Amino acid sequence: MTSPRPEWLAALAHLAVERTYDAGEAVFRLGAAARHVHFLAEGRVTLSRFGPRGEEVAIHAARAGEFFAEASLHSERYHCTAVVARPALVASIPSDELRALLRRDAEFAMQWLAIVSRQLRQARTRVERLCLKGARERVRHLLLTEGSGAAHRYTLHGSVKDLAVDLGLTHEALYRTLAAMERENLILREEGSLVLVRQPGFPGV
Amino acid sequence: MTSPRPEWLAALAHLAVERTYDAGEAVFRLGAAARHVHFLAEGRVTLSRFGPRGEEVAIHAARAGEFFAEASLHSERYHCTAVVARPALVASIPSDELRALLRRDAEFAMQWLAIVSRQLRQARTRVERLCLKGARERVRHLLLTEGSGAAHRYTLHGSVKDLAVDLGLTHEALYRTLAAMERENLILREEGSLVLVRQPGFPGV
DNA sequence: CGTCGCATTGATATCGCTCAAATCCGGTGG
DNA sequence: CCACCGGATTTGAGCGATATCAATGCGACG
Repeated sequence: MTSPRPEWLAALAHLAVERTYDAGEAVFRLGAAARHVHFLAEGRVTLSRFGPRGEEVAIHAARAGEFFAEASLHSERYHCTAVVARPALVASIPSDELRALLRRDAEFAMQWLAIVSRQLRQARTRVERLCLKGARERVRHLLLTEGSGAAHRYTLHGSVKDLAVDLGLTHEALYRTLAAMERENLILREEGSLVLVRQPGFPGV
Repeated sequence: MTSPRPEWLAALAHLAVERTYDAGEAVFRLGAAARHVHFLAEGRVTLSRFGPRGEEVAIHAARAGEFFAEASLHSERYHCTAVVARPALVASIPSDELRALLRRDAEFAMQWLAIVSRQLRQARTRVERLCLKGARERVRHLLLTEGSGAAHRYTLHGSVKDLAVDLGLTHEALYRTLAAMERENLILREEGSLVLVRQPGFPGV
């Protein structure tokens, strides 16, 4: 998802500077001047902020094929820190050149707007999920909203631990919840994906 | 915040249809054809979705002067339900006309993009907040991120109950937390606003 | 003056967090 | 080939924070 159409990725390609990053490296840090918007070609990057005592809080996990820090197009400084979780190939586009392109090319601007809008919807869906109280409800919500097809199959991107962070749970709680839900025949776990078992009286979304 | 510049609000005015809504009325419902983007001139509107048993989950509370359902510009149907919390005056702009305007006017498109980007950042900040475990941490985070000025003063928009929903807490838990934090001299409550008391050893953000 | 909703506080139960430990797995080096 | 290692996975036990249920005061509004 969010895989950009090639025709206008090409429009950006000659503006971008590519670079590889090792795991643990920072692409940018909170407070730094936001001079680039980034595209993650390969690997994994997590956007996070840090609490007063240094607790890391993940606010977004960029996947290969996604832009990240798009919101920084309109702000002076980065509002979070981007750390590479798995060795990554990142294409960085200078903000001012991207701004110029957006102003010049209305069609491109519409597509860029579509990307940001989708991210907004995803973020709001995640807010909705985090407002649910129980771990089971969050898992159900995840499958209903992110699962593909009528069977609501959700393919794991990374480890279960990563998913736990995404759901705002500890990995222990998630493991237990998944085990319990499978025991009660609410979900199925198979080869890196979760499937929602259709419940009688629960119409799909 | 998010108050649109008059010059281009005017550009939208002649496209919009204004209407008043009573509390409890729905501006649109999940699944309906997304033919309009909305601007809340007065009142309060909450965007929410419903769990399998009808539990309402608030995903956004639009304030006067904000657009809502901007993300629906790029989707066929609404992804949530907008219910009026307080009597509201809503200006609805036909999606296709707005799309045409975005395509025609690059400057307007940039400003629209800025609005959506800001909403994205706000949503991500809220995700970050909801990932914090304790109620106190969430309150602290709220004041640090949404509070204005060096004193981090946060002005309540509506009742404390509303704030509790925003923080993903029950109102009882929030009342208790606020009382405890005030008792411990961590915050001050004064006339509809919360102020963070600067703690030694806690550098501001 | 009664009613309704917000604000507030108390008592109890539950769920997830924390600490702890065992197993499994892929990779690495001898 | 095998021993070892680190990280993911899984399960256990106990505690604490928040949800839940309940009750009261208070102010607005008809």
